[in-house]
Amino acid sequence: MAYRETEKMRIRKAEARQRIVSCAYQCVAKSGFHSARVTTIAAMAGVATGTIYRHFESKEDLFAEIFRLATQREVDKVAEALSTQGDATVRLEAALRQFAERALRGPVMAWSLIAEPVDPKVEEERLAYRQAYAELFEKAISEGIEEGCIPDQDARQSSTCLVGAIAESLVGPLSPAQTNSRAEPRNDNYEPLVNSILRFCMQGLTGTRR
Amino acid sequence: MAYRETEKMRIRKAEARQRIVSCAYQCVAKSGFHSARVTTIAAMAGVATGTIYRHFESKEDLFAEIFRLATQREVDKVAEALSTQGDATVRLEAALRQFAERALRGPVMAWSLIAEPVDPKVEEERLAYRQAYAELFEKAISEGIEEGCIPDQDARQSSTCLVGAIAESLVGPLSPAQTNSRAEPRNDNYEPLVNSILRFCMQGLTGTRR
DNA sequence: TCAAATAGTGAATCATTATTCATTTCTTGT
DNA sequence: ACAAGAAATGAATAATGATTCACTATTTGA
Repeated sequence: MAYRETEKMRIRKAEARQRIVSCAYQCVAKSGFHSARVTTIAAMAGVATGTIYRHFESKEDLFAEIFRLATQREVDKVAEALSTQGDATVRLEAALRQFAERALRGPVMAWSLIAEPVDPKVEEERLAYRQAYAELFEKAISEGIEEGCIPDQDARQSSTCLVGAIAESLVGPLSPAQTNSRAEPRNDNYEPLVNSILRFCMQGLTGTRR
Repeated sequence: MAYRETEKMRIRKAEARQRIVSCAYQCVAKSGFHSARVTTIAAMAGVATGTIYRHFESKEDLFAEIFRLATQREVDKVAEALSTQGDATVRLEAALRQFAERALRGPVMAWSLIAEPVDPKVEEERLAYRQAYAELFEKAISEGIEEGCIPDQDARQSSTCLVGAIAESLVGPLSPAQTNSRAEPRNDNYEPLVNSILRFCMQGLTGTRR
């Protein structure tokens, strides 16, 4: 004699939640966390503003989830590249290339993940994200040191330098100002830029001229 | 038969302006542009809120000036280090050390200058700032290439990697979260960190193991 | 001391957004 | 078809902070 949550409703709610997440993701990918508005996301997802708050405690919570999601994708790709065949330098180079190319293809999101200032809860996710990268690269560098293809060094510190060198190389030329004033289809040739960055990174790592 | 701006007044106004600039600078150095409030700055400077607007068109304009000021200091120091004796690698290393050490001593301001998102007018200043660095380092690298102590490469791109590697190395460990939870007197020993970063950078540049 | 002109003031205004909550609409089992 | 819940709504609220502007105070030269 009353309403009882049924499978159908569970699914419908899950779909709404998914739609909200997806639209929030798009908003962030388009112009960063700072300019993503709750009302805009709601409109995009075809729900009322208040509905967002039935699925998430707050904007921060929603954004933390978006961040986690975006992050996971990137980290997975890098981990994948790192787990292929070859010695550590080869695998590291492949991973760095993956990292750089993906960031170049989605510069706004890349910037948001790397450098945009965010609320505490989101910043917490970022810490985990940096950690994840640092650990992945650090592990590969350490393996390289053991293998002997990379000279002894502070693996964690070098890992940080790698991320920094790449990030700066992307954040600069692909900052909003640069990105906006560009033709629609993003089919630039990234090869030279990426190669140039990678040479610097690999030399920094190995101390050997490429 | 009327008020006419006199030397005395000119000086007094200049002093007030100077006080505003100085307090704004302190606020930004303490917690970044984003959390620097016009009202706080006014209170600190001992003037009314409205007075700020007799000296500056807007908050953006004030901040642009602060940015320019802070930037000039840094660029000058680096330029100074680059203009000493020695071959290009020696001079570059000295300049990078200067850059890193100064940033480590003022991590919040360094972060604001390098990575904090800011309003358009301030962002414009940042462009000039990046440009100034890029040009300084690029020039030194090009000289090194001519001298023969640095192998041929895209000098501008390498310059970007240098800035990125250093910046990331600092932004991470010295982000607000890290910085806040530290004992008062900032007399840490930066040597190992800086040396580690510099090795990576110089190797990236020269492709030669240090 | 006076009048003209400028400088300084800070409470009020305006703009922007996240969040709430009273109300409406939908679901469910009988 | 009904009543009990649950979900959805979105206009109203609240909080924040830059900016304004009507007013007061100060300075100046006569």
